[in-house]
Amino acid sequence: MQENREKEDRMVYREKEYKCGIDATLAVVGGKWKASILWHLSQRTMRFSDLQRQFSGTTRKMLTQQLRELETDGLVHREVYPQVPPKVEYSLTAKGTTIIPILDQMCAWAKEYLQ
Amino acid sequence: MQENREKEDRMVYREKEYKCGIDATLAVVGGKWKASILWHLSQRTMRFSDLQRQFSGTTRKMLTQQLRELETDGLVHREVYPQVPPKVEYSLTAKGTTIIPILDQMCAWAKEYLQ
DNA sequence: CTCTTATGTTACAAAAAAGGTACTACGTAC
DNA sequence: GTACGTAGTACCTTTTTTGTAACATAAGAG
Repeated sequence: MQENREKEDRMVYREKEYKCGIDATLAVVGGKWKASILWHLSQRTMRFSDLQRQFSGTTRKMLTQQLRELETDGLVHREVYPQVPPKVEYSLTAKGTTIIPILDQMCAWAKEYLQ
Repeated sequence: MQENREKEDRMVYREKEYKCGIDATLAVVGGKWKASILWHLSQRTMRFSDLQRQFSGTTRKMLTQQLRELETDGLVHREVYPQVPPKVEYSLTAKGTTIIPILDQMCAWAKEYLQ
């Protein structure tokens, strides 16, 4: 634990500089729907319409946008099936699965400490 | 791990509803400077001017704002010394220290997976 | 032809977050 | 009585994020 904090340990990711990796991680999962999307995809591959159903409070546009960013960051895989009407499936990449334990911890922390 | 995900497990915190605790946690530490502030305070108590020095890229106003929110959420303690010129010290509360391991993990994750 | 369906995109509007600058308070030292 | 120093607050602007509504596509069914 202590070894993470010896120095400032700033980092750069996608052209932006972050003070310590925490901010970089938050940049990746901090979008309004990203954490939930990752969490749902950790349970099963879903197609776009499945996600729309899960996130009935949002719009196609937001979902697409968040998914594209997650894809860009390499956490989510997007598989397009060449059919009409379209079929697109989203799933976690190996890298995407590595962040799930952290999300689980955040979930547990909220349950224990936020009321 | 699996037990966190049996149901939707939405939660309410400070009048807002979150899909699963992850979003609630992000609401608490997701501000632009909050994670860094917590991380610095986990190392030592600091007075306002110390924080200003650490976060030279921001303004008094932003710092105050973020600190107040952290205080409201019970993660940070604000101790005012009745002297002139003023002296105010910030430190983590017990609750505040409980989130540090998660921040450390985020830091480690970024180092390992983001480049 | 026209309608349906799934997965988008685009242009625009609204809301939220962050930033900038100036002003305050008040004991102390000069 | 004027300037100093810390820790703010008030007001306003800019930037970023989120939301809304309309349009796009193209195979297959009728």
